[in-house]
Amino acid sequence: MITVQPSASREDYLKAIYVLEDEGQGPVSTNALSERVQAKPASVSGMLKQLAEGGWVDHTAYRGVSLTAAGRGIAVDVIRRHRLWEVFLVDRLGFGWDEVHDLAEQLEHVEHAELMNRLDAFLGHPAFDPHGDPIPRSDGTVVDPRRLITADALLPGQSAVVKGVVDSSDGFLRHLDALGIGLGTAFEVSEWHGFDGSATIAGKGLWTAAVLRNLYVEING
Amino acid sequence: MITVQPSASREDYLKAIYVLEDEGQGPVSTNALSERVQAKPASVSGMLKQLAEGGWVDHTAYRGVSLTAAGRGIAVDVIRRHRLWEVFLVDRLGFGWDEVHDLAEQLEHVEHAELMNRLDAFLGHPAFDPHGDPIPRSDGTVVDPRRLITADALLPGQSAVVKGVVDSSDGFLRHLDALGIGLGTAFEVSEWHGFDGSATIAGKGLWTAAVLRNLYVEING
DNA sequence: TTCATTTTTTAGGCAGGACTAAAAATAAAT
DNA sequence: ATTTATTTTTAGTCCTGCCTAAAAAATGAA
Repeated sequence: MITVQPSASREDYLKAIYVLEDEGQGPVSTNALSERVQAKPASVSGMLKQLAEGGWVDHTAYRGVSLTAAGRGIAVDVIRRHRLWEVFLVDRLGFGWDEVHDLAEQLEHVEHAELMNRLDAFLGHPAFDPHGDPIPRSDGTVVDPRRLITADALLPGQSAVVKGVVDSSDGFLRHLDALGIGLGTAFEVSEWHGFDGSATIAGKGLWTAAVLRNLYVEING
Repeated sequence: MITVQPSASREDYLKAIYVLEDEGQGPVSTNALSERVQAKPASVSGMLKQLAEGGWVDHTAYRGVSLTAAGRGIAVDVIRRHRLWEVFLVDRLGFGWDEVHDLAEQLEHVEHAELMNRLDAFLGHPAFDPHGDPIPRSDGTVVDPRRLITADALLPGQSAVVKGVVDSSDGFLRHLDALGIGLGTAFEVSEWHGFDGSATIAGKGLWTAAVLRNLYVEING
């Protein structure tokens, strides 16, 4: 089989492997991948064979999979496309940050050499997407100079600004909307409640542990 | 087979049938369709069976195919999506009118209920695409109040404005660019040359018959 | 009407990408 | 160490869209 261009489906797999490789360490298991791409492990096995033949991944049977340089390049580009589209959808079309994921999943597979560079310029070369994730540059580098921690690591009296989310599921994002929390929201921890991990936030009431550990923040100063 | 949602491929077929039905009159032949969608007649036959089963077309063997109301609705919507994306690509991203067709072919198949309405609003509810073709409304109506004729029907001394093109192939569009002709170009026919159908255009030199019969214009006044 | 030509359909395949069921390899537990 | 449980892979199907080759229907000419 001579496959020159990864199909949409293959791009999805490469992206998924990239993310999972980033989260955990070491090669990615077939099971984890199957969960991520919403396919049965058997289907994943088949796809991995293709990806290995295409030179996009290294795969040893029963030992997990990892990206080659070529595969990583494609994965990063797919992520770049995804995040640029998200910026467009939220900043220009006025979608909520909880509404754009599925749409961007479709748009990211549109094939065109020049399109993303033009969209990037049109959007003003944004560095981060609507969820606070860094947007890879066209040369494949991913730059994120921020020093982010999760909000559950803040000390009482510290103030911080929300810069991203750990969990970017629709449900969590809508919950944040309901609480009035978004990117750029500044706050100060008044008091921790050790019993359930929640904290009182100055002027904003109580935030639960589940919320706090899913917020990426930058400490003020 | 129970098919609720037309696939990208089926949408392409419905769009092609719509266009061909518009051009010629009466049902569309398998051959004409096969040419249009770049597939063999045998493949078209198979697809027509599917489309008929889905209730999108009426198809009698050897008698050609025509759209049902449902099929026409989808075809018009695909065209709407295609043309709105073209406006975006040309007006906002700065692509040339000869560069956007293939890209719009991909974008038109992105499935999302709200997307096109938002894009439409973002673009200021444009009535025409970069080639001068009318953009269907979201209710499925196609409104074009213009009285367009092709430029080869102008009389000497008449002045007119270019409003569209009959042939929107890349090659013709680039040729128009080279001649300095675009939508909105105003001109006046000085003299016809019966021998080859060309005409002298006041201040703009000679335009050939091939150019003139592929320009839609509105007469001034 | 009959023959030749064109158009369309049927029949049989192939590739991609998913599935289920079953086998094989690894990991865990006794 | 041997059995048990889990993970992963193989084997065999299916569906979608395309293909080619061949058969059948329609059309046009003689």
